[in-house]
Amino acid sequence: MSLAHAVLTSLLEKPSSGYELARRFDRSIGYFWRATHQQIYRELARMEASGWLASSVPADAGRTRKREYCVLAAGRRELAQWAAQPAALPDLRDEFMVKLRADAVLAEVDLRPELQRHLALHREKLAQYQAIEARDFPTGRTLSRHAQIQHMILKKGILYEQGSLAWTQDMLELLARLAPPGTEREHQ
Amino acid sequence: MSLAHAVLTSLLEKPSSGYELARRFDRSIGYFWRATHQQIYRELARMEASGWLASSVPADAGRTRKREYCVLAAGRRELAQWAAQPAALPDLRDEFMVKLRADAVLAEVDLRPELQRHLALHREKLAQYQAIEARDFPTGRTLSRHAQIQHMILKKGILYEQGSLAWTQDMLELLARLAPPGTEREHQ
DNA sequence: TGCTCCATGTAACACGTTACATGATTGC
DNA sequence: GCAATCATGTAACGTGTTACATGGAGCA
Repeated sequence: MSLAHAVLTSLLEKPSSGYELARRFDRSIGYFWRATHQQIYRELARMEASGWLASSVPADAGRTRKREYCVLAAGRRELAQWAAQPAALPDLRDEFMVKLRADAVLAEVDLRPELQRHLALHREKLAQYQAIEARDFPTGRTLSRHAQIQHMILKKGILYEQGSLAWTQDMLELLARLAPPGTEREHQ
Repeated sequence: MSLAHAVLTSLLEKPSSGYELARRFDRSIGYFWRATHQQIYRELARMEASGWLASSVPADAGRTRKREYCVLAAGRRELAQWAAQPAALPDLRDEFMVKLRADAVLAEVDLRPELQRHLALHREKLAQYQAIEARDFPTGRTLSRHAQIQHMILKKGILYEQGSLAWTQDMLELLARLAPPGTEREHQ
């Protein structure tokens, strides 16, 4: 149950509304744990029922339904307890690898356009990550413990994108060698 | 719905029983798409109902309930159609990154033993992948189109493990600097 | 007035996980 | 005879996805 704990972490950094959380998930934590707003609202309700969170109507709520969540001591204990448990290595569920394998047996789909698209997406993501790195973790300055750890998390993302980029280029070259332009053989 | 298509691919390579499929998933395709036997049986039943597969009692069934599945033309069409659709980039759902981030705010858990454990696991996986590489994709020999694509899929796994290994070592070094032995501060 | 964004939710469904159950075959 | 492995399944539950619904606030 990682989502709950990701939310706890995010709320410890800054008490927020569900909506704000959902948007923050699209950045920081979202690189490694994505969640829709529906998931987050469901989780917040559960966690409040478990006594991990308290909610209040914030000053800027006006007449809206906005609620702000704050981590209670029990939530903090739960998070520490969970963080100390061993974690399984993540499995790489990559849909495209399944498609590649399908193409390996079928030999009737041209996956090069898709690889080109992925190349662009990886480049974009990498540029985004590196922009965040330059902005939040400047070289030469001494960073806090918190910042140094966050930096390493970002670096993991950067490393993955760099690897994916290189691999995608190699894969494109291989497909170009296997089916050079003009040798198209749709439907075998 | 990738599982169904992963199963189709695997069955095209070799008609099999659900049990055999489940075990093959722990190797080849399993690097990028893991599935339990329950998932596979459920999927096989659905796919047979959809007319994508035909099942028969194999010669070596004896008195057992063993059934062998074979892809029908409709299944093959479905797979080709699906493979041609654009695929979203996978999201890296890495539970340990959430734990790291939790530790960044809490500063009361020592994640070094867990990192050491991950280090060993990554090394083990990498060694496994490289053993498969040496066995199935010998250098110097000309490989078939099918084999070359399969090799690239394996290489993606190898690349990921190498990156993870390097990152885990860096992370360990950082934590050693932040909390050198003897400076333990459990519960802040 | 109508558009976009903020903000929260319900409902249904797809997918994945865990626990449990059953029975045949193989090898000691 | 017993254990391990082969082989298939049911049931319950947890998590993730998609579609839809509601209403306030700010702005042109």
